[in-house]
Amino acid sequence: MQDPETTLRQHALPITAQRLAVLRAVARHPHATADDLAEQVRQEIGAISRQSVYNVLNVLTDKGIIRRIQPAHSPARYEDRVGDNHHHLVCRSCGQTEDVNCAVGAAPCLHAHDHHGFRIDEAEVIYWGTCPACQRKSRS
Amino acid sequence: MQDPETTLRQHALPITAQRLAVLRAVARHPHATADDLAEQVRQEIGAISRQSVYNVLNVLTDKGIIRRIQPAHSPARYEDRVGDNHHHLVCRSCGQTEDVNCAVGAAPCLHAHDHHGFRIDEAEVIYWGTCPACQRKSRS
DNA sequence: TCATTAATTTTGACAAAGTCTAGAAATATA
DNA sequence: TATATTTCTAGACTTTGTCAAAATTAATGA
Repeated sequence: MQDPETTLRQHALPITAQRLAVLRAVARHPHATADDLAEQVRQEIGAISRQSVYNVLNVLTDKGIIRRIQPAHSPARYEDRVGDNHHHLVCRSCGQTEDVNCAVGAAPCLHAHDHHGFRIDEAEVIYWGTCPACQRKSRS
Repeated sequence: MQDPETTLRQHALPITAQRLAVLRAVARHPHATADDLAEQVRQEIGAISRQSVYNVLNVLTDKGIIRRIQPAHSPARYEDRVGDNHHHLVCRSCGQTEDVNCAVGAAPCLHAHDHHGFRIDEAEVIYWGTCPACQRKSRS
């Protein structure tokens, strides 16, 4: 990902300390929640309101600068890896999230035959399982 | 799906009017939300508390009698089609939900190579798009 | 550089979806 | 039918997120 300031300029978004800090936090912590990011931003610039974190995340998501994922039993998570059709692997017990490249080639996903007359624009795949650390814990 | 009473007995669950009514409501209305189901149950047996609806849905889900799906931007939805590896097609604008048989054969889903040491137990796929009715609305 | 305009940030109330708890009621068992 | 167990109810509470108005900050042009 390029310089946060350049990114904002390219999308004609006014540059603010809050936006820069949120962008940097997302880049440093992929799959973090809004709360996690607020914490990170506070460490960097001292303070930010809860609402501003949501404002910024929503704008960035709308512009396609970052991507929001919303697995069940978890608040929304954000990542700056966009534009590629990758999926996620989520641990059922601790929520740890990993990227997974599309297993079946390019877009086998979207390839989902035009069922029921729907116009399909995305295939979201989440692999659910148990991460190594939680596997060890459950065995002991 | 078989007789609700038999189902409960097989799982050693005490038989109550609330459970029977919720089971029947799920069978009649696949992909309904807890609120939708509460409404249905009230029409059938007169009254049920919000908490009881959640209690029953949680027990039935834990026992594997019904399945919970939780698409983004929607409360949880329930269906009694369990045990087969089918997926869902969700309309972004109205939330209409349809079943989709696994496109890529049997379990190409689960087939997701054991990434990152996770023990994967489910591949959840949601196809996002626009349903026929909403396509018509957006064109007008 | 400074004033003006437009956009963002903050604050605090609000909303939706669920969970927790304790007491009341119903179910299963003998 | 009595009793022990489980479920149901009611209401408070939590989490995640949104709405709206006022205060602040950034961008623009002279």
